[in-house]
Amino acid sequence: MATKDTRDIHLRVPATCRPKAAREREKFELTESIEEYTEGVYRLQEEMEVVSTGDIAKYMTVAPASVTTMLKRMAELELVEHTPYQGVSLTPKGERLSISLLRKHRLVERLLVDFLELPWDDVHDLACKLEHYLSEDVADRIAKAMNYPTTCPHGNPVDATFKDGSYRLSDAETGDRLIVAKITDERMEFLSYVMEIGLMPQTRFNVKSRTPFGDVMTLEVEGKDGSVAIGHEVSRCIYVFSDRIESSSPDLKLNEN
Amino acid sequence: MATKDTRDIHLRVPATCRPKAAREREKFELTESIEEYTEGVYRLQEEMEVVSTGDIAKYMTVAPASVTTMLKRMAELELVEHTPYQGVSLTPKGERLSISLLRKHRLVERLLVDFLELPWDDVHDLACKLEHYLSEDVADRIAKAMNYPTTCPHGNPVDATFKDGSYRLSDAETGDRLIVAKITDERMEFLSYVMEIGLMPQTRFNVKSRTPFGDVMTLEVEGKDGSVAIGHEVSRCIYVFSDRIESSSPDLKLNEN
DNA sequence: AATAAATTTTAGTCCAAGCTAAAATTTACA
DNA sequence: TGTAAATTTTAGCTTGGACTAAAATTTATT
Repeated sequence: MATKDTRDIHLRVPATCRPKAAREREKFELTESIEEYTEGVYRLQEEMEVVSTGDIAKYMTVAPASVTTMLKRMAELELVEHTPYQGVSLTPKGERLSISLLRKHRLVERLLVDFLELPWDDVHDLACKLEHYLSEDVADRIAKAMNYPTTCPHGNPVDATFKDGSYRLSDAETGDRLIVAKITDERMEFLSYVMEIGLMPQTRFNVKSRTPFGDVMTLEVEGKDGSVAIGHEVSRCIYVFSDRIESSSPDLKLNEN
Repeated sequence: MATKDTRDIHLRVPATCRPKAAREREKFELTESIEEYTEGVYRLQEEMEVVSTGDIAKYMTVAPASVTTMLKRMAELELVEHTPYQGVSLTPKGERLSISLLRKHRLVERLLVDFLELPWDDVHDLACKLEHYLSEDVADRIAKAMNYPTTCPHGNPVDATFKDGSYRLSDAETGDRLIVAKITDERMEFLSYVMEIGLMPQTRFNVKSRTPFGDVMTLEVEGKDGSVAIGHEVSRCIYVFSDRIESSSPDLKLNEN
């Protein structure tokens, strides 16, 4: 009730919260968008040797022309090397940035799923946003608080450079006994489907059959009755380990390269 | 090694992560900026009866012209009522939005400080960013995980409409025994200073003296040797409760209105 | 090798949200 | 009350980052 008449305002928004005019942004500052593209190129490079403008456009669901514009800016920031009409590849700086972002992304996902108990198939989008606002320090604290997890809830390594020795389910054969390692397509629709058929990380299953053409696999999943048939689109995005253990001791895990 | 030749990409970025052209944004979608302004108006309304363009400009550290432009958009979205040259006030919708944002902000701060152990004076900026990306559901989960806190680490109520009965330290008198309720200026520089002089929420102290003009207060803070002098700018942003308890039982707390 | 198809880039548009400078309005004071 | 000062608004500019349409280049096919 008392002092409500403060004509001179002392309340201020801190610099970080303050909207910033594009003009006064520093040359080297990265936007959320630039970070998202960089990370995208990294993910694509994991899938294919040479990444093209069109690949990025499809991946990001934007027009190819938008990608070209963006690539120019990214090249200026030394995040990518871009040879017009030929393709693009991350510079070491771009790689470092991607690795850092993927780490933040996956750590946040762990926090969201394990601590806040958000649904397994519904944290990716949020993590996609949050990753851009977390400092290394905050990431470190999350890592510590979550007891230094090595993967995200979908099985992808916190340290993107770590090779876990898993391979695509689509490369498996009839009769193989397998364990789910990770799911690389993290869109909610996809994850919901994967969850429905029971193929979460650590799940054991075996390949009952496989059609030589058309690429449909039939699987028997541990703890599920009957079997499921999945297409190539799906089996490509599920990575597996061979389950060499003779069905008894479930702890031993061998990393084959 | 094997299948790295996927010309046709199935990998896709989910809709939320996807950069969105301004054109295709829905009419009612709110940007981070609009949310930040709305929350700002709410905070200013708590400080003063009538909020002017200039007040907002000072608060947000932007040019007055930018505020005018923004107010127009906000009025269109029915977040504020704006009478040109006269001032602005939040609509019920704008108020609801602010309350929701403040809740998210303060819950996140609790998570950052209590769970991730980030420094007390260095979480506001991050919370300012994150609050815009959290759904009500996520906010609820944070609340649950943190055991339903009623205030942020700086003492501000999670439920912004809650009146805790505290008043400005600047309205206190010589000889008053007080308890810190909350600090309303959450900029890091300010909080660092407040922390240095030991005035965190729950801290007991008393007012040793006060100059009638110039408004300098001298305080004796519990657990600190000597005394500190603080100016009006500072005492205005620190809210206190009277400490009526006779220095023994520290649990009882009375909410006076 | 020549031409058609596909891909990529360039050119130019749009919107959000800053900015400055000038015009309009309100407030303050002589 | 009339003019100067302060405040607010309008007008017009800038940048980021989408878009489309047209031009340039590369790849594929006859």
